[in-house]
Amino acid sequence: MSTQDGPRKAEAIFAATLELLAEHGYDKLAIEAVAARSGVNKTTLYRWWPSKDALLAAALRDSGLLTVEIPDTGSLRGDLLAVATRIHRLLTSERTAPVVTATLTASPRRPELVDVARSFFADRMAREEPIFDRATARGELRAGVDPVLVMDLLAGAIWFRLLLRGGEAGPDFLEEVVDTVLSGAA
Amino acid sequence: MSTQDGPRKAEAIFAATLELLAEHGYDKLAIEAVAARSGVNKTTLYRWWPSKDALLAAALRDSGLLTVEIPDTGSLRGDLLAVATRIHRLLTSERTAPVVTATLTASPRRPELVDVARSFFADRMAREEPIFDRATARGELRAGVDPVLVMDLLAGAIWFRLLLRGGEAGPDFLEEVVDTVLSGAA
Amino acid sequence: MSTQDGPRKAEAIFAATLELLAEHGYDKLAIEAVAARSGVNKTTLYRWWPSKDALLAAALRDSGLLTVEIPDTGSLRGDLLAVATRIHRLLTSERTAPVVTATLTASPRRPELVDVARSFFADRMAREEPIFDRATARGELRAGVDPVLVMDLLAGAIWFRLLLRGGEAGPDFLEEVVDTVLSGAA
Amino acid sequence: MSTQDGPRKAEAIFAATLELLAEHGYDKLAIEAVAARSGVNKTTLYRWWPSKDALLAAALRDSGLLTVEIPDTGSLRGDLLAVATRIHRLLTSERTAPVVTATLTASPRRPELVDVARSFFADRMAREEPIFDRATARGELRAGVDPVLVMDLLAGAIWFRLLLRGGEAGPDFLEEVVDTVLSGAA
DNA sequence: GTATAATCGAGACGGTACGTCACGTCTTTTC
DNA sequence: GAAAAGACGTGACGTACCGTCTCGATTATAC
Repeated sequence: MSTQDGPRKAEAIFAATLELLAEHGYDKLAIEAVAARSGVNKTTLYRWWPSKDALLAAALRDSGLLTVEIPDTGSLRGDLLAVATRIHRLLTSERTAPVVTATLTASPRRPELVDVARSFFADRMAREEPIFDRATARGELRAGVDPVLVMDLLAGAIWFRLLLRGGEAGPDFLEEVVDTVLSGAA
Repeated sequence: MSTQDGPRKAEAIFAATLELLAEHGYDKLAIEAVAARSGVNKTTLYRWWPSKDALLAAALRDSGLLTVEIPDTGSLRGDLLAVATRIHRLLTSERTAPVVTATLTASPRRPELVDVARSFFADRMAREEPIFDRATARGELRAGVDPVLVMDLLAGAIWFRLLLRGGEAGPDFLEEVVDTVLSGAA
Repeated sequence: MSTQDGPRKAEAIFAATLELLAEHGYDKLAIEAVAARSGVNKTTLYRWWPSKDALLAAALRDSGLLTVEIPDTGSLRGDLLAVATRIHRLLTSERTAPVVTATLTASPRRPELVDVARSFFADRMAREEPIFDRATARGELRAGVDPVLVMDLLAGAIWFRLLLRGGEAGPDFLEEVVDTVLSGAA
Repeated sequence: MSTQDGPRKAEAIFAATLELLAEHGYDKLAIEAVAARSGVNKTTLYRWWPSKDALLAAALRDSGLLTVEIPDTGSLRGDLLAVATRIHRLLTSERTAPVVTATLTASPRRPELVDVARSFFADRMAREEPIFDRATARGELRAGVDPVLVMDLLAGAIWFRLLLRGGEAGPDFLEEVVDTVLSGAA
């Protein structure tokens, strides 16, 4: 093989990208700054990624920050509570929050980032299906309940509360959300 | 009174601001372009608003785009369905969607816009309370149900589905959401 | 009499003008700053003086900084030495140097200031004539010597040395200048 | 060699600079106008010169306008008369006057221009020394006469007469100056 | 081992928009 | 009804990044 699949210092570039994103936010994320911090020439960045968003998308995909772990606690309530907790952590932990909120809420004007978001949520959903399969097998879930709807309610409430309403989402809130969703779906 | 409460061409400025926002999106919204389109000098904008966000916030507050109408259909289900429909419209109508998504999803890095969002949602909530008061009076709502939680689930699911998951949210979806929330709360 | 010959706070304005000139130099002398410092509205300045230069000219004329004292020491050499010393002081003293160098070297592009300079030097010359009249009466001066030429040589050498060549002009230099001029003219 | 020693269109830039200086005078010399006229972007100018004065200094040094030719007529009087004439021409010719007066009389507040003036006059003086060496060899000059003093008197008188006093300096004046200086120095 | 591609670094550039300053004019209020 | 206050259009400032280009220099693979 002759052609690389990315620049030689890809790791340093991705690291610099995410650091700068976390430090200064999305729109102060400057390609020149990424180049400077990662010790790479600006030209190199443009050679490999056509835009800031494409670079950011690559950095995110590479980072594993968006990796989802799916719980298996033995009950639907336990699983959903665990999922809710992880969503909450994703949105509040110092490590992930800046990156996640900066990129996933990027409006439909940024095709590359929208792709990242779409595939992130699609991937999540695919991995969350087993939770509902197991719950159905256990008889914890009414037939005909749409798992996607359940996740929309669950995740939506947490995102909404935290990012739009600007409120808190303590353990009590998470439990209430799960229980309300469950009693509507079980 | 000696001092004005805004520039003389405030209306033209606000209009230009929202137009350009809708046309090019948040980060291509250039103050120079607003000035040019509204027939005002750039310095005048800076005299009155310290930043792009402050200008945008003022334009939004002035526009009435974020005004909320609260339904009173006679039943909780009818009211919630109407609310859900209006949220959906806010997020998809050609007139409001660009503005709303561009500003309300602005990350926590933009204090002025966050303020707009906060007060928008707080105001909404205050106006939505009567829906729940009436429902309680009618016996349609279990005692102890938190209206805010209900709205988080309802609105969150729609936002999540439309903006993050990038999916559709047809009438069926809205009905399902309302019914699931209701059967969990009533 | 109803019409004033200047604004009520003329003194404060002139003072502010000269202070700012001395502090920041000619081209950072801002009318807005003069207005601010003298507690007067910018409009008032424009009402009375059409330009920065006109204001400055008025301030200078009012200040007395350009007043010339003519010595009478009893000998031509003594008088010229005294004149030379005063020119030197005018160009170097902390009080006068900034103002004088800033305004009198203003190039021909500034009509108002050129007027100030012209009348300053014309006035000087008129007052210096008696030195030469007395010298002629004392027989210290050859007939036919042009006093203006003598002053051009004397003053020119000092200006040139100090401002253009950027050199020093100590007492020895002044004496040498006077003596050379004298031996050429006496 | 990899690094350039100036922008690619340096010549056009210098030309535009001096033209605009001559047309509008020092303080209306705008960097944006230089950029526009020379077909270069504003940022390029700022990349190479930190200030208007630095640019102007470079343009002047490059122009050769300040080049001094030293005469050798065979007599001190002839040489000095030639020098005087050239100084006069420098200060009055349509080509050089605007540039020279605008820059060389720039007050001590402009370090970059002061440097130009200093080195211009220092260079002149170095080249004028031979005039006096030859005169001494010919016995036309008293021993111990300081050539710098002579030049201060000569040049000073002309500058003073023309720029400060705002007068004329015809051939007669130049002759008188030279003769007075000479009879004081020879 | 060395040719020969791919990759990179360095430097310069035109360009857009920024946020600021001071100008000089004009309108509006106030005394 | 004159003077002050305030808002404004205008031009230029100096800066930050953008995205592009041209060259040499450096690495690697592949012969």
